[in-house]
Amino acid sequence: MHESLLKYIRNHSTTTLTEQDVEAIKKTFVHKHYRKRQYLLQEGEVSKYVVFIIKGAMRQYTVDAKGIEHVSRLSIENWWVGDRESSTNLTPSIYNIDAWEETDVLQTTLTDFAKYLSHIAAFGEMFRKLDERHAFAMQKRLNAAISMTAEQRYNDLEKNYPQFLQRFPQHIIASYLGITKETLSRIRTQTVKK
Amino acid sequence: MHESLLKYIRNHSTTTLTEQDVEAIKKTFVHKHYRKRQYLLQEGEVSKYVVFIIKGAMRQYTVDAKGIEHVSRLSIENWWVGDRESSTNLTPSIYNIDAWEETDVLQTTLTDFAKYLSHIAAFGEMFRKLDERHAFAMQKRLNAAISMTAEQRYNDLEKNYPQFLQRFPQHIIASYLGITKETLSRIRTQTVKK
DNA sequence: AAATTCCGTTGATAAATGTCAACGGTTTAA
DNA sequence: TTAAACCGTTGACATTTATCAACGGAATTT
Repeated sequence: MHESLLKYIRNHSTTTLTEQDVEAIKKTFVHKHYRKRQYLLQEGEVSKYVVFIIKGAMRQYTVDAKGIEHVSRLSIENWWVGDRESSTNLTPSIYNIDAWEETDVLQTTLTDFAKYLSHIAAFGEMFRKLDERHAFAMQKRLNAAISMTAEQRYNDLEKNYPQFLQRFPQHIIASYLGITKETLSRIRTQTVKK
Repeated sequence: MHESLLKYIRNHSTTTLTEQDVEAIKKTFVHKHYRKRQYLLQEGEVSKYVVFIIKGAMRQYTVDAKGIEHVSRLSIENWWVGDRESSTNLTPSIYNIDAWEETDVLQTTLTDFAKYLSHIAAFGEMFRKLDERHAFAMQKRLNAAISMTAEQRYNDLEKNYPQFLQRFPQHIIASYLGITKETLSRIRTQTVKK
């Protein structure tokens, strides 16, 4: 059950996990199943868990004044989910996170998470790197959103995260790109013709 | 000369700076002046310095295939500048950073910076927090870019970073918002009328 | 002091994207 | 197994934003 998580940690740090580390992680990260459309987090709640996806797919989104959903993040196997800002500052989240497919995760509470972050060397190292990479990725996505056309952004996504296109329906992808499903549909059919 | 930096560090960490810390910082962060339009970093270079602005204003931008500049970040007094991704991975930067005004900074090399990050407690703590906050800010800006109209984004900027509007001309602000200077001009004149 | 560049604005028009409505084909749920 | 909801596509049209060109005033350089 914990194999994919352990493998992931080993892949993302230089420090070796001790046997105690492994035991501690197994005890603390508990398996949980989320049904399709089940919430992991709802707007207004504080994000209290740190969650690693073993199998499945989830999406993070906001709902605007008109009731329109804006997808801000998509996550599949071997990704972490949760609102780090809410967790860090213990403030209500502005996001909703729910399962798009039947999803299996390993999750732990914030308090246990904090313990590991300082006690297990590999853990701290890993999360610092992930945070860093996440910040870089955000910067890139922001540049894309500001300087590229919808079509260029779609091509970028196709190139960099082809998995997403297979796992999520087009209207979700469109929202993630910041365009309507109709516009995405037109971009796709025109691209095919070329 | 180093007062604003020391004050900044004290404000952004819980750990107290020892006298040795202060001495070390003073020795390592050297003063440098950048003239208007002088580059701090050019596309293709590796970002080799960690820079704190004492007085002045800088901008970070990319240049696209058509030669159009896209401003990705604006920085004034008491902000850090530099491309963290390039510094961290030692890869060529895709950004240009230059001084918009006559600018005074305190800067240190990457190697000295790395030393401080591990040796001075307050320093490590501070940068972890800054990185975190930066990631959160990016996430927000990204959401804004994807889900809001140009006018809403401008109003947001006006509310959250009014300093920018006074320090940078409109065509820079427009680029930062991902719109043309003409569109920004129209947004502004229409808003005034309301 | 004159010349030049920079800056913000405006108008006319084009291009990109959104909105609304309708349709058939799936998939999902009763 | 029937009804309902979901999904992608398409058409007509509206809205937003970009593009190109021109202008006058301010700031900067010569």
